[in-house]
Amino acid sequence: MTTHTAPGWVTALEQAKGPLGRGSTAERIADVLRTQVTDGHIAPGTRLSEETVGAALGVSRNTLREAFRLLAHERLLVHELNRGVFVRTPHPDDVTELYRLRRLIEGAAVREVAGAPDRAIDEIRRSVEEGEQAAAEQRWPDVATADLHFHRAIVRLAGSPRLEAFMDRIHAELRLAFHATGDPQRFHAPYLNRNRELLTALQTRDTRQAEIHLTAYLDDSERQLLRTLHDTAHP
Amino acid sequence: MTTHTAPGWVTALEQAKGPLGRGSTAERIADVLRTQVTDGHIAPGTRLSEETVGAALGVSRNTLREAFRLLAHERLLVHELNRGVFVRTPHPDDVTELYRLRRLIEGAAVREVAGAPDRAIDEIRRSVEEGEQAAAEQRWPDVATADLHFHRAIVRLAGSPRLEAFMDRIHAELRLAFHATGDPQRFHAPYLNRNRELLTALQTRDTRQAEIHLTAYLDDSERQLLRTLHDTAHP
DNA sequence: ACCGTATGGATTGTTCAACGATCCATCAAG
DNA sequence: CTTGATGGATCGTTGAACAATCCATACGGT
Repeated sequence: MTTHTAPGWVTALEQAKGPLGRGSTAERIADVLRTQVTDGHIAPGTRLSEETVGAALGVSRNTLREAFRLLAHERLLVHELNRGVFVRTPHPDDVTELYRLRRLIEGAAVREVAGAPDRAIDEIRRSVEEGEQAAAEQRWPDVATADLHFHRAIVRLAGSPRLEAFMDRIHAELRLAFHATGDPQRFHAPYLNRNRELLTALQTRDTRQAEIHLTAYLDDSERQLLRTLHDTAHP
Repeated sequence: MTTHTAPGWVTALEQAKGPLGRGSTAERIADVLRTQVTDGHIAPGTRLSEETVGAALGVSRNTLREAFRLLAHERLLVHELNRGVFVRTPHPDDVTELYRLRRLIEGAAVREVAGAPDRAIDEIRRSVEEGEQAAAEQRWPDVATADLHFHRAIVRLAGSPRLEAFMDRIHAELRLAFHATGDPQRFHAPYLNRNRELLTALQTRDTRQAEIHLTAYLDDSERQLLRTLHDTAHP
């Protein structure tokens, strides 16, 4: 008879099949729209006509509406009854709340570094090097995404996939605010040194020092974003 | 000429109209299904046929699918491609993560009590009294919802509507796990005293003591839930 | 000019019917 | 016992249709 408990390679397959099982059409459409919005190719405030977008992407209205629901639930789009969906225009109050959330959650995640596996720290280190490399070659968009990866890896210290997904949405919403300013790409460059310092603090498990660097980063970033947002609003 | 900056009563109207502006049919259907699921009237694992449910609620399949997307995104339902939607069956690993999240976030929220307005503390007090009253009258379901309100009010200390919405979903998912056990209602009754103690700690702004009571509550609750869940799985 | 109303076009909200794709249970063959 | 084929049920997606709603415009009274 065969073994009754599943052999190791079976569970390995189960984990690998995740990305394989492609989503439905609505989810793939949602993926397309999400990257278009978070990359700033569709400006905040833009109205997404069901007919126009549906024709452009080659899907029916019903399917497109499912995708819209997805993205509206992620707060990237706002759904106004009988008026349609629009790319969200972030309000300064939203920015304030987003940073309050980051302070709360990324701060709590940093405090969990004691029980985190080395693999998690390595991931943070890799994102820092990724950013430094991109900056050395003046690839500013890549610097921005590396910064995203950096904070994503920090959240991962908490060890909760649900929290990761939640913070992914928070970070995506924040990118919307960046794009509402003029030049979103150079935004992240000044913080490369701070990320490196935060990394070394984490590597030595110096929770106190790590929290100091983190809140300093978040405070400065919030101040700069709010100021730029205010300037572009009153030109 | 009229004032160019909006008078106070205008913004008051804007806030009040929230509940008035009824949602779409899909959202109302989602509300119905959500309460049915979180109240345990539809058991975990149940398959929700588009045709059957659509006929029962009097909406078309397309509209129903929009509601399903909503609830699947809230993790109350699981959407399997070409198989349909099912009421989520919580796994013990999920329970572990849910409690890890509660420790992390409710703990961080408690730490914010210093900067919280008195109104926030009052809301917590009210939920405690609500639970004590319900328990005195043996209304156990109301005890459970009061406990929910209690923790909801704690999360509100953090001052982030997005975090509140997130934790609402976490708590809803947890109710699913409660319903997977036999008697979900008496679950919350033993913790009334602890809630009262946690409240007094918060009222005196004793952060340290509040955290102790909170983690004690969460640890015990998690242990009890996991044990009961394990027992019912192997009867 | 100012205000309320009516009118019409455009877009969304919702339903319905249809067809292909996929899953699942069943059964037959090896 | 495994493999492969068959058929039914359900989902995935589309296209069309109609009602409901919003918006801009024009009209008429003051």
